[in-house]
Amino acid sequence: MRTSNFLLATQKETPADAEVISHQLMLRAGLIRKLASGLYTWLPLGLRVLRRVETIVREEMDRSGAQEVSMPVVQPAELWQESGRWEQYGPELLRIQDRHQRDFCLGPTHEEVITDLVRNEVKSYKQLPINLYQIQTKVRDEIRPRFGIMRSREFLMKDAYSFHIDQASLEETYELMHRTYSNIFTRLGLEFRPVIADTGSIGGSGSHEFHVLANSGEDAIAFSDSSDYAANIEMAEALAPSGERPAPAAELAEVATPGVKSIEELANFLGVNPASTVKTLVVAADNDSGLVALVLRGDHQLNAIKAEKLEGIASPLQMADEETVRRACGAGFGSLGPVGIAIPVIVDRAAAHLADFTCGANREETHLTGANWDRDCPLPRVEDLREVIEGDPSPDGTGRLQIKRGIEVGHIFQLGTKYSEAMEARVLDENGKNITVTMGCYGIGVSRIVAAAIEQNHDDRGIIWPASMAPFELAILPLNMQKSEAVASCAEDLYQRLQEAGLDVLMDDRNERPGVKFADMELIGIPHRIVIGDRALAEGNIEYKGRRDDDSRLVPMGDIVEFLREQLRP
RNA sequence: CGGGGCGUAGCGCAGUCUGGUAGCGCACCACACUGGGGGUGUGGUGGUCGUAGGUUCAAAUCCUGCCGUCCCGACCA
Repeated sequence: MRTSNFLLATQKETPADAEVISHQLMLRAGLIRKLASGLYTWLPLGLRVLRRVETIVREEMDRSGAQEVSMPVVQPAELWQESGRWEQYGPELLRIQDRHQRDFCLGPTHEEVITDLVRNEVKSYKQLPINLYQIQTKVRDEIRPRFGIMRSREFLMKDAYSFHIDQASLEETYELMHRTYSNIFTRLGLEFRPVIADTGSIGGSGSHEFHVLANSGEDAIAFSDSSDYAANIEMAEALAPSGERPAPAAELAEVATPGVKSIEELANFLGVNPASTVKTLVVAADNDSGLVALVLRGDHQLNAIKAEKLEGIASPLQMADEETVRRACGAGFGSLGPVGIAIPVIVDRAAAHLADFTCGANREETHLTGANWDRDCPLPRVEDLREVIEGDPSPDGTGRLQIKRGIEVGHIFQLGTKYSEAMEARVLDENGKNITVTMGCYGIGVSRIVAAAIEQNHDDRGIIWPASMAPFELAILPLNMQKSEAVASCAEDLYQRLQEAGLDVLMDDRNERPGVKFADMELIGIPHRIVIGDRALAEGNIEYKGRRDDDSRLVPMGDIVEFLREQLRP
């Protein structure tokens, strides 16, 4: 391809409404253009990248034995009513009517359609397991689209659905997909982690998210510094401290703490470490009117997801309001504590391990010091309530936890029978008995990968594409070719020969000054470039530079094709 | 849905307070110079100032409604 024939839509200035670096660079490099909020046109350069990602995903899915299908974006309401999601899904489901006023939606996902297909086509256990996938545009009417292509209303997704006669078969395919995803992200050249995820409202027994590590990621993930363990931070278990709880050493004492509300104020006021205090939060119980007190170490944060999963606690988690608390406990938010409290208490593992701690006295503006479990109040029910923090021991027993941010680019689920049950997808087993099929689903955000790759691979000059997804492998920059016959003929000759050698080449034959060409090719992130200029050419040399290299090097004209072949296809 | 910001040329912005002929930089076109890191000069193209209404002799500017868009939050996956 020649730049003179290519829509190279680069921009010098950063668009004002782009917040994250990938969004800025995608606009500046001319990969995408916004049509409306959350809706983007892919320009030729961007589409090349998208297609390369898609190709790798397709190849690896095919290799796993999955079969590609293509389902409609427009889906009839009846299917969604059958699964119950027409009501459940909410306004994110973009609904439309056709000319006969029949209800349809634009598919945010395709469980209903695929389940309908399989219940009609698959009748026998002999046809299972089967794994069907597509790479297709999804529509979600996001409340707030943001970060460009990262969270848009229309996006390209690979979604696969597997069907099984039993759980064992599902788990087999689930493991296969786990490996396939790892292969895909490895081939794409991205730094990623499979993390244990919350199964959320979908339920089911197993779920992993695949995250590309990047500072701008929307999710926090915790992983061990010396094993494979990684989990969404909501899911990471906080282990109980090891060893015995220290014996009480201090006397229980009451202190007046006027105006002290937060743990920070308490620690300053009494000159104690927040880690030797406890905080007490009050939430709604799972019966109508009850309350439950949750006790955590002062320096720890409550993990709402863990809490609401516990028996006895309302889900979703509901914090009690201060008036209710005051009536039930005798004091407001800043002065609560486990000693003598009138409502059921659940204590976090770490807080349960404290001795001589400081806590609220359940009397306004009063705290207790030197409090101890079993002596001053019974040790209540102990559970894992807190958010893990960096340095905590890894739940798998190996190493310590680090916390980084990640961008979710893949998600695999063991769905179970949620959809097959509702939509009556059954097959006959070997005994001629009807069995409801068990399902798995496996998604990859293809367009989001493009943004995630940029978040992870860029510098102040622009994008640095991993070789696997670059729009072109090599840029040829002939300098002053409109004036120099030697440069022009050498460039044309090399352009021919490199194409014949099977390389995907972009030749910048525009009548632009060198600085413009350098800047553009760096901005759009072509991994390799050669410069053809009178200076080096006089010595019979071509200049080569990798996008990440600091300096260029000279390669004799006669060796250049072979040299490039080695550089690009090691 | 709540709070906040912004809508003036393709992009980035000034002008709005204090009403009086629509402006700058980049980009684009032409020509000349220049030719190894977004170069220089000259001349040009391009805007019903988001939209509807109101006030006024006169509105980008003042008033009201609406729309769009971005950020924060809530919500959701």
